[in-house]
Amino acid sequence: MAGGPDAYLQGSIRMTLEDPDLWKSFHEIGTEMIITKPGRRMFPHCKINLSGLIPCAKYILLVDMVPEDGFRYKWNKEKWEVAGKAEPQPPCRTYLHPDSPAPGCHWMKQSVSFLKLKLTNNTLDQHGHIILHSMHHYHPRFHIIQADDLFSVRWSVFQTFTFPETSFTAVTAYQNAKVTKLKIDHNPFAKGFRDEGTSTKRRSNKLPVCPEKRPKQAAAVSRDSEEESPPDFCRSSYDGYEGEEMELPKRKEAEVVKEERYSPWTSEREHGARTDSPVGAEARDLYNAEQLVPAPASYQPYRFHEYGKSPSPSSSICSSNGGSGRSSFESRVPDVATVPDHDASKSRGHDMGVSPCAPQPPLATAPQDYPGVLNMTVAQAGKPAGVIGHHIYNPYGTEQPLGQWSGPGPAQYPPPHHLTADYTAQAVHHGYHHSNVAEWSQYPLFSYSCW
DNA sequence: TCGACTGACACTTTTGAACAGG
DNA sequence: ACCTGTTCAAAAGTGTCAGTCG
Repeated sequence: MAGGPDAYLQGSIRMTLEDPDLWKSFHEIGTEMIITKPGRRMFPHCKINLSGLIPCAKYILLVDMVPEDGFRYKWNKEKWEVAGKAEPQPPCRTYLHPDSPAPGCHWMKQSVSFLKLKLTNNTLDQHGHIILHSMHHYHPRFHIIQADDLFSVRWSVFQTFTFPETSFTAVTAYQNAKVTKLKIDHNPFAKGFRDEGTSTKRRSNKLPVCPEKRPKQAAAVSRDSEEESPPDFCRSSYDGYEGEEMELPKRKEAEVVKEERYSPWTSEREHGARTDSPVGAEARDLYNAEQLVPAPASYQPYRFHEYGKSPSPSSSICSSNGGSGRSSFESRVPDVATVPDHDASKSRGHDMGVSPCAPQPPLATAPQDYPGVLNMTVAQAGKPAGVIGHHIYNPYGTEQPLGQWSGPGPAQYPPPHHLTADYTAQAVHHGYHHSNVAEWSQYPLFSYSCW
């Protein structure tokens, strides 16, 4: 963050995912996220670190959910199988971080949490939760937009990041018992379902308990969160409440988790086991590359670039750190969850002292029924007349407009970018720099009409 | 018949109001 | 009149499970 203005060139923005080990452990077995009518939080929830922002420039942070492919899945014999074509895309909503807009120093001060982001399967949802289809694969996409307020977003630079390990399957009930166990082990709210927990009624048959584990139980309750349950994950997500440093157990846990290599997804893809899937061998490569926001041929001129190719200082840091970069970063960044609601800025100010760049009251001016969410569907209508729709991503093809994100199917993806094994801690990054109105108007993130 | 979905339930954490004490 | 810390209840977030629905 040091240096003069030159240090803040476009493309130097760096985003890293908090709790990459936790995400990875879920990803390895195939992350599932419960979706309910009233809305369900994600677990793990999206939490990121940002650097390379201009401290005093204001930014808006958005998250949306992108379908991984055009298929519906079913859980069959311990693995996900394609069960047909995806259902029509529900209204595409984007979650706006409640602190938005806030200066760069605010975003960089500590990790940014999307704890309160909720997923729903209710297409008529009035609360502004992100609407997903059950039994479909998705991954979250993070957008950082330099804009003084929500109304100037349209004319602003925005950059998009995705993390391969954050992909998940939306479900109404857990399918993979391993996922359930992992959630129970790591989510404080689910403590009651842990083997060592106090509940005697629950968890009777689905997840058989290791016999050798039982004798430990009496003494294990207090140690639960330190050994059995990964201190790393719970702590980093909730360390505001638990607040101890447990460096050693952290690493230990991470190593243990890594041993379980293949997820139901990756195993199929890497071993070609999914013979019933219409996603062929190319999709395996695509899977790695699909974490990118696709840059179709028509989009290439728009200064698409990745960190791996960018000579920015942050990219060199990233490459030297690789997947473990997060660990070193963690020591520098206070692991304080930023509560994404209206109290967040309050509490932060209290905790860290009031910054001269304190965040503005979130969305005070946003004419929105529910803070934090943008409905992208409406946005299409607000597109300037005569504008050539720019294609970002739409696995369903052009017949199913994905709001303003509509675009061609995977066939027009750029050549796959093979991500290395330690890709996880670093976001795949896409910078869209719209230097003038015309250029930007061809690639709107959303229009006023959606607010 | 089967799989996806729903809602009630028990359990947990979080939050904020009320209160006491300095 | 403040500030701080404690207590407590309500709210909210979990997975489970039985039942419903298509």
